Amino acid sequence: MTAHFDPTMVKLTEQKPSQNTKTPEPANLAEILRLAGLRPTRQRLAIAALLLDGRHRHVTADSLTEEIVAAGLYVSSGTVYNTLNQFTHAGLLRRVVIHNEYSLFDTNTDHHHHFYEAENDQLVDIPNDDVVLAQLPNAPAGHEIKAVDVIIHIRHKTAPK
Amino acid sequence: MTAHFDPTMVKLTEQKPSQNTKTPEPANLAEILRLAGLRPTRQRLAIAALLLDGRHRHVTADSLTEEIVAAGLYVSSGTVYNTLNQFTHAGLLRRVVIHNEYSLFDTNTDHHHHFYEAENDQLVDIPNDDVVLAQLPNAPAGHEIKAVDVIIHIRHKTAPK
DNA sequence: ATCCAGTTTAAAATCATTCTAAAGAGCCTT
DNA sequence: AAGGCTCTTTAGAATGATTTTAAACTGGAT
Repeated sequence: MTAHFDPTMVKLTEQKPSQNTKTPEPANLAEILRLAGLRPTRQRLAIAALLLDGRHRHVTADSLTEEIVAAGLYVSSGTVYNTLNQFTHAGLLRRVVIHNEYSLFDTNTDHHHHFYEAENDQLVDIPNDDVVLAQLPNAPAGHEIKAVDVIIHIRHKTAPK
Repeated sequence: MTAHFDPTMVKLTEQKPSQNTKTPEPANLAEILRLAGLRPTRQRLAIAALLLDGRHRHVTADSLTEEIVAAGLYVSSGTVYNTLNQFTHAGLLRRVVIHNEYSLFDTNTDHHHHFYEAENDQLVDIPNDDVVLAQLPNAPAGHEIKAVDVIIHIRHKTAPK
C-alpha cells in the first residue's frame, strides 16, 4: 500500500516556510539535524528525508518502518522510536495521542476539560466555563460529533533542566 | 449540509442522558446498575460505591484496585477493567486518555487539531481556523501552557450498534 | 588516522490492557 | 426451594506499542 519512495529525491525546495520562524532555512537535512542538536546519522537522515519534506501527514512508528523498508533501507525499531521522539522534542514533529492504554477514569461526567502536567503526571480539572470554544468545524460527511476533548499541556515556568 | 454548531451554547457531548445523582444511597446503586443494563453484582456494587458517590476525581484501574483492597474487598484486575469500561459505556464515568502508547506523529508542526473516528481509527486534520478557542484558563500558579490539543471524537450518524 | 561520546542494534523487559476458558453467581421460571 | 440458563468473575496467559539494556558501531573533532 505504501508507494515506493526514493529518499535521495526528497528536496526541501517547496517546503512551506511556515514551521518555525526562529529556524533559518536549512541548506539540507543534515543541517536541520545539526541545528536540532542531533548527529546526522544514516538512520536519522533516512527518516528526515521521509518526514521532513513538507508534506503534512500522520505516521506511526510502524508505518514509518514500512516506508523505510520500501525505500530499500533498514532502521531498527528502537531507533525509529528514538528518532521520532527526538524529532518531536526538537519541534520537527508533533505527537498526537489518540486513545489506548493508560487512561484515567473521571467520575465527573459533566463536560469539562483538563490541564495535564507531564512531569508529575498530574491531571487537573478545568471548569467547563473556563474553556470556551467559539467555533467548531462541521463533522465530516455522514458523521456527527461525539465528544470534544481539550487537553491543555502545561509545564513549570522555570525551566527545571 | 450539517447544522453548524451553536457557538454560544457550548454543548459538546451527546452522551447518554445519565442522571448525576449526588446522593450516595446504597439502595440506589443497584438500581443505577440495572438501569445501565448491568447486573448488580458484588464487584460492581463495590466499585459503584467508591466511584458514584458524587465526588469528582480521577482514578486508574490500578488506584481503584488499591481502594478496593483498602476497603477490605477483592475484585480481580480483569473485572476492574471490565467494570470501568462498562460504567464508561453507560455514561457513569468518562474516560480521559493522556499520553502513552500508540501515538501518531504528525509532520504538521503548525498548530492544528484533529477529528478522530474510533471505529476505523481514522485521524483527520482540522484546519486551525475551524477551531476557535475564545477563552482559555490561566495555567495553575507557576505553570505555563505548553500546548493545547483539541480532539473531536466523531462517529457515523447511523448508529452502527 | 585515532579516539570517544553519541548512536544503533537485537533482544529482553515493561506494563496497562485485553483475552481465554473454566468456575461461579444472579435471577427468572417452575 | 430447586433447576437452569445466562451473564460474570477469575487467574493466568496473551497482546502490543514502547522502552530499556548492554554491546557493537560511527561521526567528527583533535
